[in-house]
Amino acid sequence: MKIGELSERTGIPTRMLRYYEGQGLLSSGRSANGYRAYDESDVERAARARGLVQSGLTTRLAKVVLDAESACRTAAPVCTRELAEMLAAELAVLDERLACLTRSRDAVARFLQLTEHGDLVDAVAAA
Amino acid sequence: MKIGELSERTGIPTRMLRYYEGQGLLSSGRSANGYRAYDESDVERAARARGLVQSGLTTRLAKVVLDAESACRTAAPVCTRELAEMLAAELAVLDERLACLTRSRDAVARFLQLTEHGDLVDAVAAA
DNA sequence: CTAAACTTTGACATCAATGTCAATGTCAAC
DNA sequence: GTTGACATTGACATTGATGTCAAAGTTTAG
Repeated sequence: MKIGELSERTGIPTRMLRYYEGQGLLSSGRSANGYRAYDESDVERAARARGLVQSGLTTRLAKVVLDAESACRTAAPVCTRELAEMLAAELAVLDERLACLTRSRDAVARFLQLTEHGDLVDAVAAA
Repeated sequence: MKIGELSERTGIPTRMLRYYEGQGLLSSGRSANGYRAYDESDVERAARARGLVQSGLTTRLAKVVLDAESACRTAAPVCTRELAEMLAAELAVLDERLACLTRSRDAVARFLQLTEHGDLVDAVAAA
């Protein structure tokens, strides 16, 4: 698929898809005419890249995480101690973020319940 | 306490503490000399503000969330339907972020296990 | 064949978060 | 009371993520 379709399916502006590619988060084949060519799996990867960046990771760190994710699906992934330490540091960052967001999420939900707007919480949960 | 001490205790640069205050995320009393005066509870609030901003919320949204958190501790918090809907939207965003980060967190941890660096995962978990 | 819609690259603009610096005032220690 | 550490405000710079626009080639619909 071409970049426009990927953009539509992921909701990510083409500008960002190209930018992420420049940052090494995404890659793409090229058709004979020079157009970027994506396949189904790129939809997933692009969406995850976007999610990580929107969650406050820099593109550089998002790349490291995404690469680990894909390597995960490889048989017998290889990883130097140095990279492993870098990832462990990332892991700590992610855990911190998760703790912070979880806490806020729960507080917001609790607040809505307290103020008799619990129906909205249910609506979000249902989505 | 003065801003320098708050900065040391939270690890947040004084520049940012002032900036967050300007954005309404934090507030401070003032001593007779004009210096900002903080109390213990500000340490917590500042740290949470920082966490939210680093988790990708804009200062404006972080303020909304933090305000809901504090209101939560109030007896009989009040909330218009409009604010509630705004918070519900925020809740959805937080849930998305959480899902994304959780997935990456697990993938990174799994990758470290797969590559025989599970000890690093344990080290992070212990911290 | 032509016009509209898409793609490419690259330049330039914007916005939020953050760093850095300067001029000035305050405070604590010697 | 002078000096050094810390505070205040305000200006300016930087960086990363985005938006926007332009010039040029490509594709597709009519």
